[in-house]
Amino acid sequence: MPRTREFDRTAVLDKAMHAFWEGGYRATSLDHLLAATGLSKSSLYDTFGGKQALLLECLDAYGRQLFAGPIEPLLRVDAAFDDIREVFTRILAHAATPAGRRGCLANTCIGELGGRDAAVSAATGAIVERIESGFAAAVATAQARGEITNPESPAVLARFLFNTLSGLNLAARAGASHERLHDIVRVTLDALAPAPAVAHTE
Amino acid sequence: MPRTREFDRTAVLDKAMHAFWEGGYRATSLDHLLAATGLSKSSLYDTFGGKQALLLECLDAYGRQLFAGPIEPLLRVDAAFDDIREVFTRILAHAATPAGRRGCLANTCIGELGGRDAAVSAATGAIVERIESGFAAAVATAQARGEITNPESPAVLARFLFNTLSGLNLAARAGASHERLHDIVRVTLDALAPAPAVAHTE
DNA sequence: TCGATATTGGACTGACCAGTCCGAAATCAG
DNA sequence: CTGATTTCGGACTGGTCAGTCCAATATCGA
Repeated sequence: MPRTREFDRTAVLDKAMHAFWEGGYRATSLDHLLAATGLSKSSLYDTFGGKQALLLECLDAYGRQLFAGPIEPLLRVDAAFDDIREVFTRILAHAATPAGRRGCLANTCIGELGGRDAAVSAATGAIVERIESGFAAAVATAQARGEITNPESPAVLARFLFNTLSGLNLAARAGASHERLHDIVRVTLDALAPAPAVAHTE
Repeated sequence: MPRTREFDRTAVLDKAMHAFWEGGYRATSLDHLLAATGLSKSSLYDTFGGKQALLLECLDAYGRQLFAGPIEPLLRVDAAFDDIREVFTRILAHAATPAGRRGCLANTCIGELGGRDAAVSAATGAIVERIESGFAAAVATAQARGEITNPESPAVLARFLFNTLSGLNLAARAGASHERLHDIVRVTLDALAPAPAVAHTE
């Protein structure tokens, strides 16, 4: 009976996500979102409720995209050091694309709305939590295998790894060179399994 | 002859800086700035030129404040490992204050305007550059003294240290616990001079 | 005291903002 | 073909935005 909807909800969500990703929350006006999605104002409001509600759905979609893309290696059973390394490799590869300059949507939202918007904080916090627990599991496995010799607990090293990731995303948004990003990743991964510094003397 | 100005320019700048620091650029409206500084609109425009120009002066003042406060240890002659550690100690101490939740003004500006505003990028880039070259000098000294055994170049380790700092500031803005921030710093500093992992066997 | 000069308060502008609303158009069961 | 039902286009609202402008005010050398 009803008129059929003229757009694909998930495709629209994806376009809106990229718009927020590029410009952040405030700087991405409804008019921008309408232009990016092709929706009319009433369709957008009927479908998503409003700008903030749309952002929340975009953050959710962003999280799902992360775990289907760069963070996917952490989901493998028995993920270990190679998978941690693979995550950073993928992050670096993405940062090298034109779109890589946008950094991380969640980070941008934290920086812009950090703590002021409870719903957004919850959404970004959920993403952070999932990534970090993935790191922690992989670290634990890698430690058990002796791939990671750093004796700090998996949770602590996961915080450290996630912190490096945050910094990388901000640096990418600032337009950092690939060399710079690579340097940071190299030192970070080295910190997990430092080469036995002084092997035989002293 | 002229009427005397009724406010202290540097005091006003300081208040404006804290307003931007708290809310970022866009979310801090001129009305907020007027309320924070006590100026009238015409005084603000006569004195600073406009909102963006005011932000640029605030970033400059922010940089000066950094080098008089938390980053000061890096300016000492022969700054070395202890001074690097002291910088992080000061950052952690500041993050523990109520105002610490604001993170870093420069980082927030990068996240919000990253790359889109050339003047702001130049201002934040100058701050980054100064901090990083301070780190690099201290790293070089510490390596020469044997305090830092990590063989990466001072420039590379400085990038790594600055990246940790960026992440910390974002985490602070997200409301991270002190324990979390301490963990990250501990692992970071350990990466510079890792304990000789396996001293005698294998 | 007085006038040249600069500061100040606040009204004003035009643009943009998120969000509401309703008539018109499209759909499809009957 | 018809009418109930939903989507869609776009006008509209009230509010806020950065920035302009000018008259009123305060200052201080002369």
